[in-house]
Amino acid sequence: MAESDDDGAAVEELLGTRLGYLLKHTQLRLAEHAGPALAPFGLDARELAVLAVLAAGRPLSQLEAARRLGVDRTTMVALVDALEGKGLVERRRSEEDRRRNVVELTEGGRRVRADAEDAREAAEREFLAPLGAKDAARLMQALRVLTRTPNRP
Amino acid sequence: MAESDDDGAAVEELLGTRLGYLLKHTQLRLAEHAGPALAPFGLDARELAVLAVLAAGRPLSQLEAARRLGVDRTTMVALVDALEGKGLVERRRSEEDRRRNVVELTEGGRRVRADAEDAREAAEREFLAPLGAKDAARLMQALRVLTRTPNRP
DNA sequence: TATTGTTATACTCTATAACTATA
DNA sequence: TATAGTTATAGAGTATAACAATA
Repeated sequence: MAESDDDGAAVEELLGTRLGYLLKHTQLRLAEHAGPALAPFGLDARELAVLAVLAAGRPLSQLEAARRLGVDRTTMVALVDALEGKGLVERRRSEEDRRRNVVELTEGGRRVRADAEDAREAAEREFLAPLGAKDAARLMQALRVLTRTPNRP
Repeated sequence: MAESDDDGAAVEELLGTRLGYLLKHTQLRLAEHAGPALAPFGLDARELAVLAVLAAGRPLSQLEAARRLGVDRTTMVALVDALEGKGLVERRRSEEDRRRNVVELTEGGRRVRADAEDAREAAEREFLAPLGAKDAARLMQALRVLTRTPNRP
């Protein structure tokens, strides 16, 4: 994972102008950084995002949670399976609509979510530190704009 | 791929603070945008990046090209297979070191690379347009910093 | 012994199709 | 008929292990 070769400068000039390349490798770097931060909690970033969505407001069905995260329902089945296996969430049949599984955090799930979120935030702050606070905030805002602009389904 | 559900605002507030989520979904959006732009050339973004690296300087072996792109050599085998199948590159045994395959662009490969790069640049410019020129430049620079900072192998 | 290319293999992430139970 | 959850399956993308040719 790097141009440990010879003329890395020319390569950076070449690839550093490609948005796709930069996004991909920034993501890889972040994963290297945040992964170890979350490992003590037995979670990865996607699972934590599920916990965060479930903890946010009213109880959600699997499908609602999937839509919020932008994954499809078959992916959510596996995510909830994993989280339930760890004792962090519980499924129960909705009584208003018995097709739906309402997914709720357990006591332990609430605790793990809170602690893991702290760890994630710290890891992201550390990862963004080379930018300085102002540029880091600008980066986040720019990404928010780009994820909201064109085709909303 | 969206919170077409109900309270999308709360979700955006929640997920819009997660760098990993923003990077991932920005990348997905970019792919939706750039994919169609490259399709007429019969390429995807990764293949174009290979062509760009090969066109940049002196002829490279597969391993050198792989290192520059941050993929491993087994991945590069498949990439070169695909590009060679399209007649865009040619392999030849290096005469100084007969273990090496030197990969070079064909005439057609040079033409396709140039045109596809123009299309890619136009697509990225369009994608970044909502930011304005200044913030777009800031975003690119921030990502460059983040991909170069911590652990260089 | 080490390196380059290659193949085979496996693992992750994701999506599609089809089934079930409910509505 | 349509929806929610599930399963099976398949397709990318990537990485590891092992092999042949070469150094």
